[in-house]
Amino acid sequence: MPLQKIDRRTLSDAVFDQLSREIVDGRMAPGVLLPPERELVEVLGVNRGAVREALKRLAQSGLVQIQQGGGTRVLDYRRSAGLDLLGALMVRSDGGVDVHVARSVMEMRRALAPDVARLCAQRRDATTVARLHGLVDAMASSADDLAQLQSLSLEFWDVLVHASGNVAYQLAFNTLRETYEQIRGALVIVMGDEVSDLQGHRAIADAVSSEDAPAARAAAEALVDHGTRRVFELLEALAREDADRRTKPTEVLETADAADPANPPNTSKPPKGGPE
Amino acid sequence: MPLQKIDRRTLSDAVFDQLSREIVDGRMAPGVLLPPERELVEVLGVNRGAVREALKRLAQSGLVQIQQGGGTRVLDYRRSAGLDLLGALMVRSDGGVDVHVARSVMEMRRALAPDVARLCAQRRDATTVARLHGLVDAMASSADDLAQLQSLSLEFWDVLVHASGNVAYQLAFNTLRETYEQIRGALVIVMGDEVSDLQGHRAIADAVSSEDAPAARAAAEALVDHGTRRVFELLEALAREDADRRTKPTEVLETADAADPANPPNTSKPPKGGPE
DNA sequence: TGTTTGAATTGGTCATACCACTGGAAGGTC
DNA sequence: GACCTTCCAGTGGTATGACCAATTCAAACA
Repeated sequence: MPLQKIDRRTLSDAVFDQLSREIVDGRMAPGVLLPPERELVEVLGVNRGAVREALKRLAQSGLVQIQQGGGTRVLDYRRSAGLDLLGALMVRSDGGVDVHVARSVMEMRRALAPDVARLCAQRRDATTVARLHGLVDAMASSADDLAQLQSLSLEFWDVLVHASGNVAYQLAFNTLRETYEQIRGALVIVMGDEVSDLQGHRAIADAVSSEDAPAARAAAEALVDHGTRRVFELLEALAREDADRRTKPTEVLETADAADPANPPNTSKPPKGGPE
Repeated sequence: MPLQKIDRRTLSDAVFDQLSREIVDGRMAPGVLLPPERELVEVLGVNRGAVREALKRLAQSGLVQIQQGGGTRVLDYRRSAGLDLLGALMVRSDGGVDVHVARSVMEMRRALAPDVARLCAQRRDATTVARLHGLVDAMASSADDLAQLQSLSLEFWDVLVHASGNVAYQLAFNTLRETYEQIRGALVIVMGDEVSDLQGHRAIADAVSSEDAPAARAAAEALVDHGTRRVFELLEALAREDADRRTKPTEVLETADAADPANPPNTSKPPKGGPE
């Protein structure tokens, strides 16, 4: 048994996670004052520096508002938080997936993907075309391996997004990918049809290659719409299930770590060191 | 002369701003190590706590990766940062507007707006319809006042987004609005046609009212596309100008504070206390 | 040549003290 | 009583010094 790597979080990270969860779950309603820093120090059993680092991050996330002398007040994250909070909202405190958030992410993906492909076709360059075709070829030779296809498809979109020349799309893609990664293990089956749709991917690559923006847009719309509908069906089934037995949380969908402990060697990029 | 309000930033905010600007502007390339905390303390002349709070925020933004014992390394923000960074990218170090970023934001707005209206029409409720029509009426009675129309149009979209039931759209809207606010003064003229397009707004409200999702989508597309094209024209002109005289920065577009010092009493919401 | 070891470096944690701002209570003024 | 001023307890902001823990890499070693 390969000894699992110890997950070392800093204290301020732990404080941040705990407080943000309290706020996001609504146990600390918007408008109320957080306990003073010195009280949090006592309750949590950590030093004030760790508390302050966490509070600063909460303020940056739009979850609280800090005012010297006035205390730290909880905000309504729906009106003050940015897209980066999505990852925290996706996973519920019980470890399950928030179907409402998941559906929102899929809707956003469907709205953006066609425009990403369109812009990429407009502003494409030689290396991008080569990389896209290379990825499609790689997908062709790794059929059956859904996890591998999922990674390749993700990389396919990564190339598209970064060749679109739209920095907002690039950043939003990073956020969405981070959110998506949390449940990729659970989605690998549902998204199977989309990630193994070789023709769909090739159609986009070809359209980009021939600088045909409308065709790229249409191809992307078709590809993404397919998987989106499948996920919608699953989510609706889960929502019904959830409504039936209110007592127990959703069990079908689990966090990536739980559902897919053996992390496949997919991300060829350096250790994702973003929001730690 | 009305004494200007003193802008009181905390030290860690100042450190964060300075370091993030260094990274975003490329003066600290991805992969290089930041100076050690104790060295930053000396160079910047602040205490270590302030430096650490700033570094933690940089890590949360996806600009750096902190490793105990290993130092703090600069990341490629295009691949690791989330959408929340957009606000920092919009304003250049010389105070001007980054036309590339501005164009990206407008493209994203155009891609999302139709789907927001569509979903809102699908999931609308009585109060939303009433508020939308109320806002359209308010716009009708405050014609000529562009700044007022701009605020009302922004609120119009705020209602649409929060009635769409899509939490990703809500958060993305918060991010985009924050980015947009930085240059709203500069855009009030260019967006004039769109924000005073009463029929366009009313068409969306009516479509939402009658639960006609396709119509809402089409109406939103028409409304947003108009203003988007106008901004594109302006941005392209600015880009050409910029290319001509490389020596001097863009002067036409200025930060909101500079171009519109008298902040109109528009935002009826509580003090925006997000990222402070 | 490859391995081990250990000291220097760097981030993480802790405790304490004091400064700066806010909000409300106490007291005074009309 | 209503309004205003003053003052202080509470809260966040800043500063300092010390020590712990992980990493790195060069020196010592097999």
